[in-house]
Amino acid sequence: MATQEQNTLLVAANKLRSNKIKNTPQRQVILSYLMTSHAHPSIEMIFKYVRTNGFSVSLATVYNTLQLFVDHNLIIEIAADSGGHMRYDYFETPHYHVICVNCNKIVDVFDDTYKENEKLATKKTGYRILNSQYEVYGICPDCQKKIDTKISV
Amino acid sequence: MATQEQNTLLVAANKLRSNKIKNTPQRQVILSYLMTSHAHPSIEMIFKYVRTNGFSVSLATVYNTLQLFVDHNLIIEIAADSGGHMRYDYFETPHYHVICVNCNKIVDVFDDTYKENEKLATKKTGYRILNSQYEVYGICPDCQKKIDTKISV
DNA sequence: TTGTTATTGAGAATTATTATCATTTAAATC
DNA sequence: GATTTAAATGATAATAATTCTCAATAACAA
Ligand SMILES: [Mn+2]
Ligand SMILES: [Mn+2]
Ligand SMILES: [Zn+2]
Ligand SMILES: [Zn+2]
Repeated sequence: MATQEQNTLLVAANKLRSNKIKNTPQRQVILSYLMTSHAHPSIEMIFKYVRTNGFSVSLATVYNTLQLFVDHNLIIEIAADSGGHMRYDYFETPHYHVICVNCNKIVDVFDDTYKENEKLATKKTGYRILNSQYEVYGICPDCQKKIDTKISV
Repeated sequence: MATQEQNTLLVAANKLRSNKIKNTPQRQVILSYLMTSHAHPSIEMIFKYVRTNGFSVSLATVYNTLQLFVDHNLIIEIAADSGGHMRYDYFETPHYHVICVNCNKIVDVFDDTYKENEKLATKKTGYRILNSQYEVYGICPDCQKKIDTKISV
């Protein structure tokens, strides 16, 4: 009987096959991690995840693999981290991101009305539109509590 | 009689004053450049602009100044450049950006309906919303011609 | 299997960004 | 206008992020 981990690796392997990307253990585990994680991880988080899960990987391979997935429109890059790090997200179902400017926590909102703007973008600019991304910045509930406490003291 | 350049420097100086930011020649010229340019320049472009216009400036000051302006919500950062460079934009009137994935050209669309999504974001996430950014990716008309020509040859 | 070609990975090289701190400057006060 | 003081500048050092190199390895088509 297959474990959950083995199962997500198989799902990832199939996704790679259907995108005509050569299967490697590194690619499978990185893709399966992005498919199941809600953390919107950074390069460093992905690198650590792969190694702590018993796979060998180099930082160069993480960079190469993520670029490959971006080029295939499997994942998106989010410039969310005030530390200047990119964050990565499996992007099958259109959604947008709400990002805490204090702690960098990213949450999803599964609503695709923002995509409506692509029509006007085409008309106004003549660009051939490929995709679009929407990011909302604010303070998450946890950080609101911390900040409000700090102010009232 | 004031030249156009002197005039935009004065406008920038007033903007700094009204934001209680200490006036320096470097800050004035960087802000006036961002206010009048439609290029959405990178750090390097800003650095060169300031120097070629007869002002002394260091790269450190460009970085510091842009961070200061971002913190004061005078400008926004756009992670647009496939070369990994940030681009900067004076952001008084809400608008969004259409970015060519081939040549990195950025054009404005002055329509703020994308901001409507902020309401749902608050309701769904509990975040206290500060601002939001929308980016559309595609191929600009010039690059469409080049690419289509290449294919047909 | 075997052969071909693409991928991996360790470390070097490069590039981007931030930190340091002596010098200079803005602007508030006299 | 001169004095004062805190803040800004800038040359360069330090750090961190990303890309490059290329020999060894692995995928997979035939
Ligand atoms: Mn997401
Ligand atoms: Mn703009
Ligand atoms: Zn937070
Ligand atoms: Zn273009």
